[in-house]
Amino acid sequence: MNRTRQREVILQTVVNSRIHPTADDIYQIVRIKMPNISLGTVYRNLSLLCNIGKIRKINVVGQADRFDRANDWHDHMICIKCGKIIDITLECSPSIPELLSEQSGLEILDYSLVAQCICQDCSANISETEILGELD
Amino acid sequence: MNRTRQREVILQTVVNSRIHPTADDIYQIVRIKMPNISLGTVYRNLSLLCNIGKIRKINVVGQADRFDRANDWHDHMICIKCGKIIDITLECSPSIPELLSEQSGLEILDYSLVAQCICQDCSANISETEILGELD
DNA sequence: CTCTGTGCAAAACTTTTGCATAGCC
DNA sequence: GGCTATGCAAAAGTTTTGCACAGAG
Repeated sequence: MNRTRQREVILQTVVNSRIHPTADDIYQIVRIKMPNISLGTVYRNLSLLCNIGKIRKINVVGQADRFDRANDWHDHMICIKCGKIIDITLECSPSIPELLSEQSGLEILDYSLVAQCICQDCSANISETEILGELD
Repeated sequence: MNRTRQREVILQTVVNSRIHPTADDIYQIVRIKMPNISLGTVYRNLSLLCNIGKIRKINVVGQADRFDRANDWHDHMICIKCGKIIDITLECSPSIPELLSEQSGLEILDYSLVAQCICQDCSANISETEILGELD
């Protein structure tokens, strides 16, 4: 695998991002520094970086896939109101892969846990709306 | 919500299927009984049935979404060799939503756990291949 | 009769791919 | 120089949507 400027910038963009960007988000960000980069290159590199485990793909129901750093393992919660993705390092003993492996008898290579939640901000807004609703 | 023959057949097809079908799978199956049904109708109804909780959408990395019955809760494992989806009712105490809720302090509405595994059949085939490989 | 759902087709969106060229080692 | 990666553009795959008509209540 050759080392290219494009690949490096794409990796850094994902690792430094805190928004769990989609491929297109990454393309837009990288394009600021590197206007001639193509979306195809972004997809090719994201796919490659996933395969070698440098980044992770997060699957979100009904949306484009998102990407995330892979240096520390964590799970994800997505707010159903605003779509924000929140990282959580779920403590569970035995761990989820261990449980899966024990209970299925199969070799577990990876897993993805995405929960739907209501984030703090939206939770606050909902309460507000409810109160306002009562005033009608 | 009106009751239509299309909606009923689509729901039954998902509930009775054991292959965790994609929207297009469902379209192909339903078309046998109902040749004039359109793919748009299938998508519209699947989406609607998901929203009212009658069925569930399973998100698979890099593939079309799949659908599943929702009457009994279970998690999913997908074989990375053959793509087969295996149901598993993961036993975990406290439950995963409880853990998530405790550890995040947020309200958890739903969650999706998809593990990547190697199924029994593929596990057997790999061993075979490895043995054959040694003979070269 | 009214409102919702359907069929059809076009479009939108996401991702992959073929090909000639550029860049890395 | 040889092999890999890129840019561009076209295509493939999945899902959504507008519209006129059909069907449900």
